[in-house]
Amino acid sequence: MTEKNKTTIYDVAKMAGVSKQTVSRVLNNRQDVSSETRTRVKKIMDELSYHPSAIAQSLSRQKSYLFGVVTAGLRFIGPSRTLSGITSKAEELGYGLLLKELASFSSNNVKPLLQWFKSHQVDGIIWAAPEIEDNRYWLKDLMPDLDIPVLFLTMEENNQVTIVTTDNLGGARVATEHLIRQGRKHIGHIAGPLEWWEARQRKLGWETALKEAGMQVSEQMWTLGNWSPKSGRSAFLELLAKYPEMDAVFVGNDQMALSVLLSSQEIGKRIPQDLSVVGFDGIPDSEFYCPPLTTLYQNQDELGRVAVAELASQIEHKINDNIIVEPKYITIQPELIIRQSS
Amino acid sequence: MTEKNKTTIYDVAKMAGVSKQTVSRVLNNRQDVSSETRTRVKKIMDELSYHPSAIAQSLSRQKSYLFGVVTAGLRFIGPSRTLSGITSKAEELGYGLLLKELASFSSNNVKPLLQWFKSHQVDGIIWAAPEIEDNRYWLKDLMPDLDIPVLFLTMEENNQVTIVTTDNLGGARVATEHLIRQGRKHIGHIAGPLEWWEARQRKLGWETALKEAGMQVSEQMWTLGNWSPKSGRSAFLELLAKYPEMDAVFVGNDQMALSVLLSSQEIGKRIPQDLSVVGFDGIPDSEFYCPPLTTLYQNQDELGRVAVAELASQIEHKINDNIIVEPKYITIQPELIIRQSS
DNA sequence: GTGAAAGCGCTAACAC
DNA sequence: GTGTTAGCGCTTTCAC
Repeated sequence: MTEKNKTTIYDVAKMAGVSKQTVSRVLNNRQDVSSETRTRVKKIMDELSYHPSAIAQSLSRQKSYLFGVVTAGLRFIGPSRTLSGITSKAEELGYGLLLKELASFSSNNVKPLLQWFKSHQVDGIIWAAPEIEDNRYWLKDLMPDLDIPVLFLTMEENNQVTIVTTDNLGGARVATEHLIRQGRKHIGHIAGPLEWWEARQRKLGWETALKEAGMQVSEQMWTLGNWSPKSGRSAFLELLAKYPEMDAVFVGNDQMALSVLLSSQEIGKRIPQDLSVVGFDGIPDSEFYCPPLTTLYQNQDELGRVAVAELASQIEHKINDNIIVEPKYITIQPELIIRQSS
Repeated sequence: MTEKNKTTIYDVAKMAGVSKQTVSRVLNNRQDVSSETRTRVKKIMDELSYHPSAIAQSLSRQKSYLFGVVTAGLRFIGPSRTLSGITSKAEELGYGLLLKELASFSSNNVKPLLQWFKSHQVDGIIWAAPEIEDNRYWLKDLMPDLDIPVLFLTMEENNQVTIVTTDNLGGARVATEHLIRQGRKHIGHIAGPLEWWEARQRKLGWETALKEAGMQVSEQMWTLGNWSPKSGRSAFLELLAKYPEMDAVFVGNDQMALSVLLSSQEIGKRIPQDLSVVGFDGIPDSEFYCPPLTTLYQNQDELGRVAVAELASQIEHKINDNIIVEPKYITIQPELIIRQSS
């Protein structure tokens, strides 16, 4: 860390009067080094403040201790929480992260991206961008050729790859059942954009709960938003117009729910007396909406952590036992947080 | 991308009947290759679906086209927006990102972190974690030894390093002046934790504006929060108790302002009639608070983009002209967004 | 226990 | 224009 020409393993070897290999052995904590040689070499390393070149090690070992991470929409709170979980767990396990953010959610050319990761020798890839439209089309085309383990977040079960996801459908059911238990008879839904798998799942969970309770589901009972607060407002007004008897609404995410609360107040609907509202996500602010929002908290940090742990474990297995782990489908249950909006 | 044993430059050379160097030349778009050789080699590359190993290139070139990024608090919206700006600009400029998130804001052992980046041959480092307490202590100790350009975000001017930051002081002044112009006479402040440089700057901006307007500033006129909505509530109640005549408040960030709005409503203070409120950050939700919040929008995405652009430019200069660029202090002005809370 | 030689996949410097 | 020879900094045989 001092000289311009950084010290290499060779410098250490020369100073210690041993060969590079011996230094390498010390570096990797091999047992076949006499303890006196080891201490001497270590001392020299300290003196020279020597640190091995990770890049040379990667090239030589054909292993980088790096994961590739693909994310999208970092400007939103969800993806960044997931990324936070990924970074913390990776740090714990001694892996570094090579990060790429997709310019748009509907990723088109994934091939160069995978190639880039591959050329950097990443040990595994975490695909943390949401499933939208057909942006998983490449899975069956490109995956077979790619000899790097890939783990996906937030997508439909698929027997080819390991997936870690929040149980969106289950969560939506819990939300809707909660409203039903409260005695609500006309429960509407504001969905996220249905190109998103998550939005479809949440809508499906709402439908399922209603049907199981013997209640009708019809087109007039739901509308479409695009996750944003602004869209929540118009979606809500539209929904209210076509479903005036609505006395409760399950909203696809907290941000849209926020403007449902606001809009209700404007038009004189009291919450929760006239209208019960439940959101999804459990973003921190939701506790401070007026009124505080009942919502399904999804632990995205944990999502990221589980993903990294699982990927690391698969890689260890592959190296140590040469076992290729079967694809898994791991779901994380969101948690209903009941507040004053319901 | 097909065979298990990936194809190397050597395979291409053999098939094309040329030497590795020629292939390398084609790879790097050198001019000293006959166009027929070039096309032939390119064709072979395609057929073999050959892609160079970035890691081998890095080792050989002593340049990785990678930036190290240090962030903290990704679970908050601010840092992740900045990161988003960083990723998008890096992508544009052809740089990859090696990401590390500090476990806590008050980073302690930065030395191993810098060492890790260095061992991965990053071309530059962007330090995007906020300045808190003395967590810049290492700057003068470690920087001289580190022969990698480092660019800092969000910190006090310093003639040793390049810094890109939002003008927190200026923004706070603008906010306060806005309240003064509205005829408010008793303008309080809820500060963020003063270990944070940003919090201190915002408080200073508030003080400066008041003094310039010939108004008094005293201890009873401000309190402390910790950025969170929860803390905003108690800080607000405390402040109101010791400064009952307060008719306006500049709040250190939007999240705390959110619960100021809520708490005011609870105690029957009308906004903006009885109390004007201005926040800082301009998070998307602030438009949908009740009432919508006047705030200073800081473009954190742009912050990240500027940082990457500047760092890349410094590196280019260093390589091409061997000029070491003078440290710069680049500030980005936040923008006052006037809404109904003031 | 330790060292010599070869190799990871590529580029730089120099020859022809 | 193109090939040869040395590396980049480390690990992995395989001797001794």
